[in-house]
Amino acid sequence: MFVSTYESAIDAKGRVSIPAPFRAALGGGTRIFLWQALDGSGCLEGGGDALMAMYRATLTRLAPQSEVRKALVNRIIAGSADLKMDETGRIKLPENLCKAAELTDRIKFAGNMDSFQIWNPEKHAAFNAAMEAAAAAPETLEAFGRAYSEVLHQQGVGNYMGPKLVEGGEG
Amino acid sequence: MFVSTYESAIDAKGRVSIPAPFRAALGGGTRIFLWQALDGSGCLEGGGDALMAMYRATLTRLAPQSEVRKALVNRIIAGSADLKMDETGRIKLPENLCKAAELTDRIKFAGNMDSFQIWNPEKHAAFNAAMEAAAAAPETLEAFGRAYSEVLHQQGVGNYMGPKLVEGGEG
DNA sequence: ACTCAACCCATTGAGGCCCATGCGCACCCA
DNA sequence: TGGGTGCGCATGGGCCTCAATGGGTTGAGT
Repeated sequence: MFVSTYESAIDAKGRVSIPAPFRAALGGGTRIFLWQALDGSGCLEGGGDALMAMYRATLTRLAPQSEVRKALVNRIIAGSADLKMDETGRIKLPENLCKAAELTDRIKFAGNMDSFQIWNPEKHAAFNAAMEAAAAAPETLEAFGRAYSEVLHQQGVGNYMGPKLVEGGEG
Repeated sequence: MFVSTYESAIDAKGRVSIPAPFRAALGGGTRIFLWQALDGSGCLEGGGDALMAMYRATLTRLAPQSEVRKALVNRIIAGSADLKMDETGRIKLPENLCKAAELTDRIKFAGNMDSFQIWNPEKHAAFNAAMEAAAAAPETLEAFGRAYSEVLHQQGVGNYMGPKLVEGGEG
């Protein structure tokens, strides 16, 4: 799972080092997919083979000629850059994606569970501020608490024995 | 799987280089099929032996004398150009398909999972813009999220263990 | 004989691969 | 607990390979 946030620099050749913990989350794979976040937040989203395979399975579940599927395939499949890490864990960011996400010299890698995000640092700070406020809202806290309880019950019906789920495959 | 988008040029002899990652997705085969997209989007659609075999199997499942089957056979089977890549990975685009898709000097190859598309660059830009708007719509994002959850549950019922699927065959 | 197309060779430019370096963090030992 | 040392990670740079494109030649068909 992709957890935590790291900062990295774009070098003169347009390369960035993937943070080592994220490389570990990729499970040794060297293929990286990058695309623009669907929600218009202006960041990039990325993942490895496993995530793309999941997305393929997901997209295949949608009605073949539906607008929804065509839009998602366009954004995620056609819109992805298909990159390969070098020996030192770096990728070359494509021009168009850098421009779209306003990435210049320094960037932020933010964990997003199955995927990670790449942010312009200023936009990321603004996003953080907004999310901090949203997270503190009572309905957010309540929704979280309720969902957590459901997971607990699903695991050991009523008998809470501490967290049990473990990290499985890779990302 | 055909992922990402690449630009290529038509040379004086009417040839275009298939992007190297797409050649890899073809699994070493040198036979390429090209036809006009069924949905009227004005692009061409293409694939290799494996895709055509899939289509053959698909069409065979349809009632033999049905209008549906006849229409699809006409468009996909009769309507396809059967091309062969040269040693450097180029194909010669047939006149009629170039005219139908308004392909002149530069073209776009867009990944479409099991197949790829060939676009006039301007039309592709317009299509992208429309798809970007459609993808950002709340109902699209929700449909995607729901389908993704289903895939997750299908894998490890409720117990999230991280992405697990792996890339299978070719396109 | 002429035309068209397929096959082959050449060039160049970008991208991938590899080596080198320096810094910071963590661990170890005193 | 503090200082020293070593390894891992981030970064810079050079080289070499491969992909994209242009052009030429040969063979077959008309």
